Amino acid sequence: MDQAQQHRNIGGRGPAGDLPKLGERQREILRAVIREFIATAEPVASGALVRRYRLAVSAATVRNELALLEELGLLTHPHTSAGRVPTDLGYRYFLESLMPEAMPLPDEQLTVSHQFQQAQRDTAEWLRLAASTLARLSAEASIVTPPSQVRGALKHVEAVPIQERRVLLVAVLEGGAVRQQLLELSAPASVDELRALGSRLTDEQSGADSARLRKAAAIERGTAAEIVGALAGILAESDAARGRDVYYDGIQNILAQPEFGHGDRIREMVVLLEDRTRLAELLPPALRDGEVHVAIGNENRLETLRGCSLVFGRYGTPGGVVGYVGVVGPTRMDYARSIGAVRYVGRLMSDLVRVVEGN
Amino acid sequence: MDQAQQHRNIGGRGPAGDLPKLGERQREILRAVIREFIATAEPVASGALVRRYRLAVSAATVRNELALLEELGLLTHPHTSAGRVPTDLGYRYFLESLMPEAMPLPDEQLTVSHQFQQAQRDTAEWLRLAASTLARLSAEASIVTPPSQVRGALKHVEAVPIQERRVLLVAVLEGGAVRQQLLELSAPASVDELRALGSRLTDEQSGADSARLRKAAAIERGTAAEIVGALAGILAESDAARGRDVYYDGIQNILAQPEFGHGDRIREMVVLLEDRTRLAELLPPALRDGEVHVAIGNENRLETLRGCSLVFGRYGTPGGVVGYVGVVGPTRMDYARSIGAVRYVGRLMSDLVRVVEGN
DNA sequence: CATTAGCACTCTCGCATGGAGAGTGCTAAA
DNA sequence: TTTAGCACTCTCCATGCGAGAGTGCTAATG
Repeated sequence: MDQAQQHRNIGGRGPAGDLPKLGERQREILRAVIREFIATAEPVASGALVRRYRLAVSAATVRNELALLEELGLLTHPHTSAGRVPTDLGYRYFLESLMPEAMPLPDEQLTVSHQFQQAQRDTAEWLRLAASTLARLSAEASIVTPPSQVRGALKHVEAVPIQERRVLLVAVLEGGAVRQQLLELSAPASVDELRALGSRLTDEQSGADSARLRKAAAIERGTAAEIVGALAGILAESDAARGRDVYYDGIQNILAQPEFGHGDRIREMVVLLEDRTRLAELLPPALRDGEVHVAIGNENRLETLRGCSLVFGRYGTPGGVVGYVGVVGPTRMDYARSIGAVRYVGRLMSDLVRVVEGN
Repeated sequence: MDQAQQHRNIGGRGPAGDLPKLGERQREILRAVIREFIATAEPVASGALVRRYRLAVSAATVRNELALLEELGLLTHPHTSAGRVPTDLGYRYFLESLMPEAMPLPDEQLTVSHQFQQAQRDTAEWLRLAASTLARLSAEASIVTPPSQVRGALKHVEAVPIQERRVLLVAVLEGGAVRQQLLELSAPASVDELRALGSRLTDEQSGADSARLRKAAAIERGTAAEIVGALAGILAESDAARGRDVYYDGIQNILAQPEFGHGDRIREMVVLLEDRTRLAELLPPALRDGEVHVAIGNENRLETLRGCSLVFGRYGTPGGVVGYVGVVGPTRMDYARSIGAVRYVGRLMSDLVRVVEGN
């Protein structure tokens, strides 16, 4: 992927135009500082830069440049006699114009796609797998939301008898999601009756949404009315559940980072991840499929996320289902790796839902 | 629940017979020490005990008794001039003969059972709810495993057409679990054909296990053979999945505890919880339904769990499905509360699976 | 004029020091 | 058997100090 394309694909609050203009050597030094800081989590000293990055100038010159980069707001100092640390703006600059994107390695990709092929049995299983894969590839904490229809529609109905008056209602939705609900009928129903009813409803109500089912329930009589009513409930619930249902994995990855060395910080983060409704709020507002959005440090509104960055992508099919995959980590994360991982897993998820949708 | 019953229901490594005999005052003091330590996490001083528990003796007398309890192995000292801390044995004694069991409060129970009634739509949803409820009730981290048939058997089959040669196979298992798998057929199949096939297989193979389906697949021809083969795979996979599939919640609860103040300790714990296969190993070996097992501190073999206790219960139906619910926390946990919560949620889960099984 | 060597200055970190406070263990008296 | 009294021990915290790392500035250099 060339740099121009990369620009279009990485969204952010500050447009690239706001970024200061830098000379080649300044760019080189900034890149080195950020690389080094990402690797070590320690403020970067001028001497270390010259030594480790084989710069052709002396430490004093580097110090002058560092002071300049600091004046531009790209770096800071924790205190007078400490090395430099990137600011949010520094990371942004890095992201926009210094960073090579890194897709997962080919053999890594092979393993992953193999795993995904194995696991085609269940949406929930996909999501868990996607979360754990993304966590491993990015080495950060991952977040994955289920694919959800913009407006859920019914595809197939089945009523499985459990007991005389108790049936397990299984509804397959447009997009391949399977919902089940236990239903207590007011009158007994035979196996054949239920089977016939399933067939008829599948034929008649295929493509129906919650509202249409609600209407149909008013017209139907007896057992059929109860079942259609329950279906309407399932679809409504399914619409409502969007956003509450979030999968995460890899908390351990970010807990290993020194910025979470302090207990309180860790706890805040875990609380955030375990609170699924708050988690859903983090999702980026408007995002096209395949685009990757990065929110660095204070670009996130949430107080808990100071010092953290989010990398998010959207997956789905045009006009069909939509879901999100993303990672959370310290601002000092390996953006190249994270963005590559998010893009890759997002693509896998898009492929999966496309297959289920039958396009 | 009276004390005798309680004894029978709380399993543990060390049988009650091994516990030392104590006088009434010693029991009172031991109970006070443990209560206090559970509440404060600080070593308990003789003076504080007299003051806060209105003991009728002086601090010096309490000190003598404390020294005795220490000799019996029920308490320790972090260092010469510190207060007393319970040992694993001390907690065990407390559990066996000093502790009143605490079920969740009635209005708490009402809220919970209401939530469970609402959520009857999906096994995965139950499990998440059970985990989150248990975490809240116990104020510890919770672990819940899905109900799994000792040997999975088919109950109902459905083939939902997605595309010309692509079908979504939905299998309802004995016990109410729903499994789905996407299947690519080698030849196109019509909607009616698939529907008829689903009906026939439901009739013929109801109650079949993975092995019987494997045999049937060899006899069937064409599309039917492919579908039956896939079903056999689903059941085999479903058997294999037992133990890998674990839900947890409430990590934040135990992270708030001072024993996890240090970053490393937290990380170890999160790693353990996120690693589902290792988590499954914690399950107690043999346990009857309704019985609650407590493993205190070093009674757990796992190194990560030094300083932690597990409270586990088993739920299910006699001869039917089996699952586990449990909590993990520091040895200094509120055992009364945890045991009550585990027992209560276990009972709820048993009720749920009983309903789905249709007993 | 950009670059660099040299050097003073600043700030952190680790370590030792030294009470203050809390709590025990022991002894002797009630 | 219980208790008051007291010496002793250990932690905890604040303080101070020296070493080390790294910067910022100045003046010299190509």
